[in-house]
Amino acid sequence: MKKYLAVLGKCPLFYGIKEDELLRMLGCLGAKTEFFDKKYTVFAEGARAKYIGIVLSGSVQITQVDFYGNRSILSVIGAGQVFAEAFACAEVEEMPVSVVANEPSEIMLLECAHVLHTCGNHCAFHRQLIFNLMKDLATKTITFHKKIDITSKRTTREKLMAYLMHEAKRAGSNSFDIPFDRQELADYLEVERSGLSAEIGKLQKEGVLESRKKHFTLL
Amino acid sequence: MKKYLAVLGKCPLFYGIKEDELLRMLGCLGAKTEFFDKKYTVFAEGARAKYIGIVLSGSVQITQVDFYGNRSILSVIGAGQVFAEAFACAEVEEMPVSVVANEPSEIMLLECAHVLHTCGNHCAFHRQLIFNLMKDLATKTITFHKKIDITSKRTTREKLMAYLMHEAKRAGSNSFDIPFDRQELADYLEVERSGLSAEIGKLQKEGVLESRKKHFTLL
DNA sequence: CTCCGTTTGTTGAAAATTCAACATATTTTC
DNA sequence: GAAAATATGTTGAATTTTCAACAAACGGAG
Repeated sequence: MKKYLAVLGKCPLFYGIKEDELLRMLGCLGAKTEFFDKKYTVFAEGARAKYIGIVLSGSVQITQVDFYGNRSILSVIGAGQVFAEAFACAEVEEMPVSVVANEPSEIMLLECAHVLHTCGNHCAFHRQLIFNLMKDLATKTITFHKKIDITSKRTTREKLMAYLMHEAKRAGSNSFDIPFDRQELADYLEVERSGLSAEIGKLQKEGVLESRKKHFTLL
Repeated sequence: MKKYLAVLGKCPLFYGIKEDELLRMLGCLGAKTEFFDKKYTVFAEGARAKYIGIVLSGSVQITQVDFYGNRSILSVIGAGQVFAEAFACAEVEEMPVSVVANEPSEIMLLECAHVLHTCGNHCAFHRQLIFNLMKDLATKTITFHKKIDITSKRTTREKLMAYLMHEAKRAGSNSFDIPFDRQELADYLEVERSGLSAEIGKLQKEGVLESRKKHFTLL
């Protein structure tokens, strides 16, 4: 587990926990790691939510596919970030989403039951862990507010611009990369890919933005 | 504070905390209560997130209004439920939403800083409080998943049906009341009120459902 | 009971999205 | 480096939503 310390140190779940304690905790938490190639499923919709996931390298997408095959991307989780924690903590029977590797990714899984209920050892740190988990969940909720803020707009153009503004703000620059290709961006914004492409074209002609693949610049 | 014990006992935030302890805690948490008439603002968008709110009676709506005046309703919070906890826990500078009383409502406000950081007394219960808050946040995240599941549908009809299915499931019956009037339902589903009315009319003609005001029956 | 304000339903025209199909880039693979 | 596979852009027709305006139904207040 030692080789993962650099990433885990940046994981908000382990904030304030020293490396040697962290290593011992991972044992108690039933930590195991798995490798997933691009497009492979980490958790399938409908599965029991038993594990809290941490991305050690690569990234995963949280997706939902409806009855007619429309995919909706809820979020992208990068290295050092946590996923599926809400379902695990809320102890839901069936996950309403799938988690799919976005690229070759190493994933750490923690036994949720071990995270929620202290095992008798290391209790001081366990307390910190719970506190961190709470903060993480609060942050996640805000991520969803952001997504709803974007997708509640009524037109493709407004959704796109709202999204790009958020990304520019996050990047701290009007020039930035997004983690989506066109189809994925459409699935995140909940619009048609073709309409999205057309809108990006128009906005470029109008001089509002420039884009080449995943790189965007707001003008 | 005694008169609120019945509601607070049902509040997930205080699960597992005895009444006498609860009363003492409320002091430490800086609890105060306020009354809001229908349509009055509890928290305004842009305000600093200092308080965790609890609905003692009545209900509140979490809403967002965009640049062009389109209102989006994120959720409705009823008696015994908690709101604004995510912003308080994540310590955001500006609330991205407003909280508005849906009917005459009594609201309890807790100082967030007192909830997050133990004050020296009652630590055993404070720990339980943090744990409860974590569970609550996990549940909230799932509520947002539900909303995204609904609003990611592409047509008014699909959004409406997805919403009604969820409500029927929650009610455990195909006949149930919803907490929205037509305009509010439209703002929750992120669609036009007139289009929504038309769609409800069509679905009734088709024999898919019956509705009178806030009461719906799926056939 | 009647008046008045609010909510809900209805309509038609304008605007936007979806859908399917294809052209063109771009990337991957061998 | 060529072929195959994937991603992106483009188009027009059909569908759907939005918008504005008005009619009808409903609910209180007096």
